Amino acid sequence: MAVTITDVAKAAGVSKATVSKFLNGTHYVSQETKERIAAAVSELGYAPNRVAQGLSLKRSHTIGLVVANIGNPFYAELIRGAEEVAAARGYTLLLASTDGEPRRESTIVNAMRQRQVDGIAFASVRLADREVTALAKDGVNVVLASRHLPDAEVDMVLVDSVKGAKLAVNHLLQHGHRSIAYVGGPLSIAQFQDRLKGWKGALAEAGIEPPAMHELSLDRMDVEAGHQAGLRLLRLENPPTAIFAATDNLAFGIMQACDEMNRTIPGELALVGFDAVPFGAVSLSPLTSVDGSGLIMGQRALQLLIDRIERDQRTPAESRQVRMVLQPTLCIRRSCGCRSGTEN
Amino acid sequence: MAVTITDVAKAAGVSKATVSKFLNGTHYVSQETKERIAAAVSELGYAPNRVAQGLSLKRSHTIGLVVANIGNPFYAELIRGAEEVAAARGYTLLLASTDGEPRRESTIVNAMRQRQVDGIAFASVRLADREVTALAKDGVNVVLASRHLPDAEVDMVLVDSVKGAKLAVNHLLQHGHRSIAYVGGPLSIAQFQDRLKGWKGALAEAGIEPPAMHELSLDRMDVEAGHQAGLRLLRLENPPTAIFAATDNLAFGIMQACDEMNRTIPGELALVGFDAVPFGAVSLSPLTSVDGSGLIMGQRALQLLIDRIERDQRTPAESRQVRMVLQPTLCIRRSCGCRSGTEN
DNA sequence: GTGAAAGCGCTAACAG
DNA sequence: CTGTTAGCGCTTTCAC
Repeated sequence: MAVTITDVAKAAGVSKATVSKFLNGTHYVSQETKERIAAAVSELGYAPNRVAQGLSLKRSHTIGLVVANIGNPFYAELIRGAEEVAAARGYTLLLASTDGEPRRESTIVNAMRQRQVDGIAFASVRLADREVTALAKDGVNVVLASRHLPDAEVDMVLVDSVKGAKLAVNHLLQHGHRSIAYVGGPLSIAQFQDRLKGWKGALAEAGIEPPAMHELSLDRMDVEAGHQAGLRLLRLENPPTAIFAATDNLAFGIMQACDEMNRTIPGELALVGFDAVPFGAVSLSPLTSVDGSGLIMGQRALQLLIDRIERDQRTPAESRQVRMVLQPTLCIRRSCGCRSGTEN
Repeated sequence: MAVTITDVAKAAGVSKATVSKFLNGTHYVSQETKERIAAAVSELGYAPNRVAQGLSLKRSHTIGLVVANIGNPFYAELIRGAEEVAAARGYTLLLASTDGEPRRESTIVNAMRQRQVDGIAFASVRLADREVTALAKDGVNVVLASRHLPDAEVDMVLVDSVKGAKLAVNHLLQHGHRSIAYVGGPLSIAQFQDRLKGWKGALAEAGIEPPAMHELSLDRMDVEAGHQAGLRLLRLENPPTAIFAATDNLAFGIMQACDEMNRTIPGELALVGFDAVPFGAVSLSPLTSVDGSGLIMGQRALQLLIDRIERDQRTPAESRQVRMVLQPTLCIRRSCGCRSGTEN
């Protein structure tokens, strides 16, 4: 079939070992044989079989990336960032999506381990902190991207959710709103606890105590969930004048609800999201959003992971895990009530 | 490290060969040893090393998926569909994006072949028909998803672009528009040739000959490209009253342009896209679009590919390539001028 | 029915 | 500097 190292060795009149040494620059090889091998390689169009290499090296140059749902633009951005640095550093991505199901998650992890990935980046984890820690202790290089597992002893890169939420709510406060609702995802996810906390905190600082009906923690985070939540809120006797959505996807659903009920944004309802996915710029009402920079998280996460992988190659030392937290910024468009709508 | 087949063999007091036979059901094994092995397996938590397996079987249970840009929601949908069936059938996806650069594309193909993928699904090809055919002849299982290479001898699944474009334009015609512009991607991509042809054809059938300035084939297909094209069209002395965008992403850019120039959609400009990405439902003006069903293409493409992979296992016969073409439908929302805006 | 041995393609000591 | 040998974990003849 494909040309193997043996073919090259034969063609160059040397042993496989020498070819390998030359290819990997792991030992000195005489100038002359170097040339002969190089010639043979290009003549035959040889490319090493990564699988065989992996078997012997226990290194696959492959990284597993697990996300909740590829259809969510936030994850799309994150994947984009991850793919970018993976490619740049010679790795390729094994992609899998969990649809938020914990069960699929462990299946995926197993599949990936069987394939000897060099590491796994989780952009979605429902696993418990301890399970993730166990994975790491078991020799799997792990990084968490945009998921906060407070007690997991692994690298993670995340955005300061509390601060981000406050940014959003304070902005709304400045617009004069006093009745600001919260719509977020499952509280089992630390991110959402934080965003909820940020919302509550900012309101408290303004001396506002929101009614219970204005706090919605949904168990899904897709557009439809946001849609339903929006309807619910708008149909309240005293509907909020503004909403902070803990996720752009949720915000899009809320827009849909407004549209359906003929409420204008930001006129009759101001809205701020979280994530600043590119699409927000062309959404029903250009969405003001906390920039959670999925792209950057994807990039950073993979850098961290690859660094760790390659470091471990040299010294299998237990290095301290790093926790990188990005500072959120507000990406102001129109849904909050700001005039300009400066794009992006 | 991890537990290997040798460990299991030892624990069960049999040889590796027997364990393998049992695991793969490839030979009869006595009931008794079966049980002993099964016990050992679950006791030790053994899972076969796919890499080793791959080396010996020349089968990786991995499929390469190459897309142009993960950020484009159309590809996101396609990936989603692909991932779904891959997972269901026990394969995992190696994802790579080309950013539309032909060079990256061959790099990627090489990387994937080195990793012994069982097949490659292209959702983006800039490779020439003959190169793709060569790949296939060289033993790589290939499928084209949503990309039409008329002369490539490989499986492909695509949507009827000519018909889709006509659907769009005819709808606009029915709304009374006579001045309908076209905005599409590079003509080097067969899809766009077809969509252009459909546009022209539908107009011709209505006895309309569009001015040259109303036909724009851009060399990129991102939102920004659409934005620029939109501005150009709107600033014309005699701007069109409607636009058919060959891609939703382009349509979103056009919306942005309208927004900027204070033109209402569909009031002052009607718009129909192509792809019907989910996001269109919550875009600036809910987008009427030809349903190109990226999700389904992703699914079908992977089914085709996996079928071929598994068929080839049995009979390495040269089976005829299949060309699956999906029928487009019109997903009517509001940007075309229809009242209702029936969602989805 | 079960095991011994060879091989998939590559790397890694260890000798020369 | 280069070749020999063994081995990564699994499958697969081919005997027993």
